[in-house]
Amino acid sequence: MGGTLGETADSPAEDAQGYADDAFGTIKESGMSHPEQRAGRAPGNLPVAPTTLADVAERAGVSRQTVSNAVNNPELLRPATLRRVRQVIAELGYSPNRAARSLRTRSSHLIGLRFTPAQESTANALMDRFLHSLVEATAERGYHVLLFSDDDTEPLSAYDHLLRSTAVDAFIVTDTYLGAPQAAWLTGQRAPFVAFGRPWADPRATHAWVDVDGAAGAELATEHLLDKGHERIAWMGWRKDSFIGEDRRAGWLRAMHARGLSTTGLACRVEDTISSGRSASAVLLGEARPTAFVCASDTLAMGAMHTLHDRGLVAGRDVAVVGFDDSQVAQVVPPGLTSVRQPLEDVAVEVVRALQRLLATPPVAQPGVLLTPTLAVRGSS
Amino acid sequence: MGGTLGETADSPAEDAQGYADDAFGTIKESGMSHPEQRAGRAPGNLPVAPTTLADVAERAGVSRQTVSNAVNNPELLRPATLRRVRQVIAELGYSPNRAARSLRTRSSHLIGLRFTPAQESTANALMDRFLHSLVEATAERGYHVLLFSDDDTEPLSAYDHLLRSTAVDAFIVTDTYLGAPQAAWLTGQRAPFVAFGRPWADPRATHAWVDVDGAAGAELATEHLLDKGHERIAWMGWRKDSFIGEDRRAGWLRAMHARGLSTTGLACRVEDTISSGRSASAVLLGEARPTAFVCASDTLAMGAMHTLHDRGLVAGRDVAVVGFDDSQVAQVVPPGLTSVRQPLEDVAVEVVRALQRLLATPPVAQPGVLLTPTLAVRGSS
DNA sequence: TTGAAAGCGCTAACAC
DNA sequence: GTGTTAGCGCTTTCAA
Repeated sequence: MGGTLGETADSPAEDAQGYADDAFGTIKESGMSHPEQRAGRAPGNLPVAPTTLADVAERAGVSRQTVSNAVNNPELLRPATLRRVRQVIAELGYSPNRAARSLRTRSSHLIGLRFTPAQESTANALMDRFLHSLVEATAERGYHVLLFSDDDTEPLSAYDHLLRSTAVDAFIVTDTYLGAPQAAWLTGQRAPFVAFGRPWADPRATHAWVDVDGAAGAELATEHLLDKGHERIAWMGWRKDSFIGEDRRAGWLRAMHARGLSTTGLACRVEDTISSGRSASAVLLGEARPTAFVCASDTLAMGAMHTLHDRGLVAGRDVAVVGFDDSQVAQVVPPGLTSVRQPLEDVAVEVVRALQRLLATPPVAQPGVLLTPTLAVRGSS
Repeated sequence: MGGTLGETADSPAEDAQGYADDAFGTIKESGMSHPEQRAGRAPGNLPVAPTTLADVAERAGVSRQTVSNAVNNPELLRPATLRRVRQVIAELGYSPNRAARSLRTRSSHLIGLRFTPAQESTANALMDRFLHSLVEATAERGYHVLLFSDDDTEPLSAYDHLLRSTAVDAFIVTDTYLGAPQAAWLTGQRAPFVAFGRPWADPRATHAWVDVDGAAGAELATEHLLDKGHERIAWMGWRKDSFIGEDRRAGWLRAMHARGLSTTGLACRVEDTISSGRSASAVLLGEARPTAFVCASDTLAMGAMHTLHDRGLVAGRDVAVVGFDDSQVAQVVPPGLTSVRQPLEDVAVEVVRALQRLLATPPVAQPGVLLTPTLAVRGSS
């Protein structure tokens, strides 16, 4: 903070006054009209009330309309006028009031995203990476991300409120697992949204979506191990009712069968927890004697790492392990966990692109987008 | 999605029409006034235009103001009227338009947070947990979290825009490291904000803040090891210019000195990366021969885990390791990394509480809040 | 090209 | 208690 704070610091009470209703009222009523003041500069050189369109118009000697046009339709202005107006906008630090603009245009430029935390004791932290990319991608188009959580028991009520109060222009939905009602409900409400995840349960769904090819990822992982000389490669996946899990599993199968290798007894389906992965890998190791594991998640892969640790085995040397999601855990655990990496940055970009098309007038119909993951190779293979 | 999607699904193009300007224009111009229609129900039973205050007023046979009061000052209404209005609000699914309300009240009920992603190849994912708690805590008070990132080169311009466009009521600042300009700048702008992190660099700063007592955390970790019988406990921390790092280090020193133990040669200060932690721990192990490590972060602790792995040593059995932050990595790495856990849920609650006081009229001055972390004990100690 | 008028949906202030 | 009036700051007609 370089010591500059002391000079301008005040009590918190005073800090906030500038934005309290009282302060605004006082300013308006005292009928100040001097440009320097009206532009929101108090004697102390601190902004008091944000600059408005009218301030800019007055100072530039044009009508409010012209200022609005300078911002939204600059091509309508004569170059000289545009330059002058822009000059004043810069001088005054004018930025259009979002509430007023939203009210008028019926568009908040806000995108709603239900934010659920990563499970504790799990290796999943996709959201973090995705969210950041999303924030960046939306910012480029002048949108912001609004986070919300479930209000209460009713899982859709938060969406409903946001929609009814026109707080957001659209949603991004990340729950596309079996039985998740969001996509269907939003479709029914005719609310614009883009899903991260295919509409597994209803192939007839026509909403916009972006997803990562899990089968291709697992195939990539399996081929990597095959190329390393492994033949007995086990699969640790999720329960059968998980579409995503079955999709990834199909990739493993495909790669194995392509080399004419048997997969009998080499697969298991368990819950996505460390302990499930730990016990399942122990069982597999005892029975099918695989030399490598491909897992549906880093969490399961870490379960396998636990088993190796228990037995004094070393990942990568004695048994190879490959995970899925390239979590931070995969990146920092010794000796490094090879893992399938989802291109979340690209997903975010595609999601925003889809959003853009959806919110265009008229909206543009669009197919789903399927992206291909990569493999981050580390010490465990 | 339970098969309900097909019945109501339409092309994306039509989905979004309901919220496009064109559609709205058409509706208004056709002068519909029948309550069922005006309330936003198209024949297909799908909302078309959100219900407004006027719709509710008309249907309830009261003035718009009365409806507004029913929502914001229910105690002003006669019970019978209130009941009737509320009934209609429920029937019509009315939710006040946020843009209109913001424009009028000069309050968006949005809290801005600059969202930076966790570093790759680092064990830090505090943000994820904190953010979720924050979303929940703000929701309880009717606020939402708006995420943004740096526009470009100028680190403050994003704050500036949001402020000038009155897009947010306040900010939450998480960068309080040495030289971070946010807090000082916001104070200068008289913008309401609460910091997660003490104003280390300027003790005279009077803004609201919430922080976790890092020294107490390190002390807790060190005492835990001392209780286990360790005496040669090494410290791996950050560079000296990190206030947070020095604070945590002080906790280690305090605990060691309290037992009359020497700390000479037992500490190092390095960058917060796996490889730094790895090499530093290797050096310490060779020279000072510690039996345990207390680290300023899980990242450094994982560096130590790498060193143990390299030497065929087992964490917890041969050498104890304790990290800081209780990241997912600490939770899933075998055999489990003991780590200091920050009470982020409580931090979020306190931050929102501070925000509330800040945005009250008049704002309430408040001191900083310092919370105490806990220790999550696992296999590594 | 620029300007004037209207109104988005809501709430503060004041009348009744 | 309830209704009336006005206006938050902006953009969208439409006229000049």
